[in-house]
Amino acid sequence: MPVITLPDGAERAYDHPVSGADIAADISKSLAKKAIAMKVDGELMDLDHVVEKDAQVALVTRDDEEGLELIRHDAAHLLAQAVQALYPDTQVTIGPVIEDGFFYDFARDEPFSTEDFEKIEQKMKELVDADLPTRKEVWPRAEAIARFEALGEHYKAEIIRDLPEDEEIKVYHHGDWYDLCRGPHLPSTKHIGKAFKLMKLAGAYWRGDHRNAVLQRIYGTAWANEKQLKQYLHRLEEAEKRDHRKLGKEMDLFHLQDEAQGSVFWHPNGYTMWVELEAYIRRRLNDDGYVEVKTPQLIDAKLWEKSGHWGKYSQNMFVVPDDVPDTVSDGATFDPDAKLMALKPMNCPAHVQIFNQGIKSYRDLPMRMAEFGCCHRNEPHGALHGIMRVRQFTQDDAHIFCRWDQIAEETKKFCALASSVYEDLGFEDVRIALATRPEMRIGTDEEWDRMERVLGDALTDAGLDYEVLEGEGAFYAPKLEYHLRDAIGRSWQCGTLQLDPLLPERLDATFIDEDGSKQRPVMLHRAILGSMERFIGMLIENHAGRMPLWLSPTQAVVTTITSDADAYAQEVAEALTKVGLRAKADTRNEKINYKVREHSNAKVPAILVCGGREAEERTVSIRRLGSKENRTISLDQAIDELVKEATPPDLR
RNA sequence: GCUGCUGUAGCUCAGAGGUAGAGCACUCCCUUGGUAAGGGAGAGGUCGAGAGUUCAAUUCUCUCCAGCAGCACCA
Repeated sequence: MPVITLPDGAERAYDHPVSGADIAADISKSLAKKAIAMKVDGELMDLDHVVEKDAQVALVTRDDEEGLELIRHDAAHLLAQAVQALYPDTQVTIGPVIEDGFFYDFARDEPFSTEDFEKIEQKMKELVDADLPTRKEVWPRAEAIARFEALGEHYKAEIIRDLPEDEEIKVYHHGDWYDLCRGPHLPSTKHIGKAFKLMKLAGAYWRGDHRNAVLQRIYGTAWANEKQLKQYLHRLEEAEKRDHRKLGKEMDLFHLQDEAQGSVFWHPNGYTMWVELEAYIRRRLNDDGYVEVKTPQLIDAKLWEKSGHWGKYSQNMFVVPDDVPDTVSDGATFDPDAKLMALKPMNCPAHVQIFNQGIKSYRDLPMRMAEFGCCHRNEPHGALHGIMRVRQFTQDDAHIFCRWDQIAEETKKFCALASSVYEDLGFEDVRIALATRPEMRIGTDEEWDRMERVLGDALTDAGLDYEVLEGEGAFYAPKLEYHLRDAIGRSWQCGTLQLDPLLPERLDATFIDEDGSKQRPVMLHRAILGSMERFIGMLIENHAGRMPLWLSPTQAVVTTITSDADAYAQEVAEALTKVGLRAKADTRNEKINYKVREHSNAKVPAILVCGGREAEERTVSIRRLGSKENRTISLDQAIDELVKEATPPDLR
């Protein structure tokens, strides 16, 4: 005889087993209508699940966060059902809930087209209107496999075969159609509602493995109501407006072209941002005890062989024969025996070379060696993305050579610096991950325990939350990853800290310890911005192009109302330039409206308008980007204000 | 690299089997206007590259290249 405890603490005793629907009906009519599932002792269940023992029960409605997930999950099933109704030759596979929606992967010989979406959505809506009830069955394993195989659903059969032996094989029926699923599901298709939309079509490998068949993935979004759906679509539109590729063009920051695919042409505006950012991070590194170096771009393949990169990554390196090519014919031919050089894909082996010059003492450690290192990696073509993922990039790279007992301290120091930099640069949504031992690895479990613990503890000591990415570490050591989000919600790795005992070993780095013995240092590979290119992309998107004054390519434009004030405007612009501000005078024969609009669109943070009055009084009318107001203040005051704001955050 | 889509003026895009159009930007002229587009004129394109079908291709077909979305990859 179950006693049901509700979330508010109220208890209801029943003299018979009760379903969620019964409990809801018991509480109120409206709840009976709204409830779509329930939680029993914290576990999500179908609403018709029967509770036989005492339990904590919470009813889930479509307005709950969990309710929304269930809607999306059901929408995925609905999509599969609609697709199979329209295209019977299609096999279903998996269809999980993802952020803001869901997808479903289908196997079908003929490709889908986004033009099919309308038809599929129509069918989905018909199925919602049909209000097909949900019914769960548990099938014996062998029977389930046989039945799905008989239907030609080989992927489903494979999924069942791979389920753990003790797992119940649950099959959910929505009317005549059914699908293997762990559930729970809404009571009927009506509850899904119609606030969904199919979004995009893409190929995806079965089980995420590129050696497997490519399935056709349909992405959709689903919400509790139309209003939420509209808001979401609007959010996407807004996000598009802050896309760094679009803003890069509009603000004349950089461009990309076919002849240098994956490498950035930085225009004066964009490079100004680069220079400011680089200067900033250089100061931060200096203050934290780093020394800066510069190492070669082209390095003999022999060194890459020694470091181990050649064996693992030569496919992704740009290799150049050290030979004068024969260009008599159209192409260029090289001596097949020519020595091979490679454009460096990373800086670490070169840094070890510097470390290895002379004899190092324990007194030299920790040695923090930084380089704005320009690296080349031959990335897969499909991976390239604006300036976020490129083939030539510059890292704010550094390697810390230290003793094992210094790792914790150095990691803590790094975490503090990274947090401070992200804060200075205006990033709030920073996720930290600890990537732990992968399946293929070297070293003993004890060593991995120790390394993972050192990094985890350093984060905890620094008061930082982090998630664990199981098995995502490098094959020789775990690493920390700092992920920032772009405008469309995509996550990019920027900062990283990686423990590396292997490379010093391979390249024979040593130091003389206190007791006079020769020891191996350990290396910490670390970056905060990651790649300058990617980070500037993130900055652009994070600020929607409205950069803080210190990073703005043009900080102020001085513009005139009539040509009478031209001379004064020139004088103002010169005064601003003289104190180090990036200012321009705009004395074109255009109306003030036109000029204000143009400079606002170009995202110039400050427009200083000068007319006859200002010239006479030696004032400026200052208008800040994003504000419709303007203030008339003295030139001195304006300069003062702008200079203060243009000071980089670390120098304030 | 894989799947699907796209490629027309500097930018955003329209168009059609008979060798191209708009708006903005650009150049020149008029306009001296107080805070988000004043008016007029002009210039600008081998329609991504190559091959094929056709009397005729930028339009149809194929191959390649690049971009976009996702997947895989990311030392």
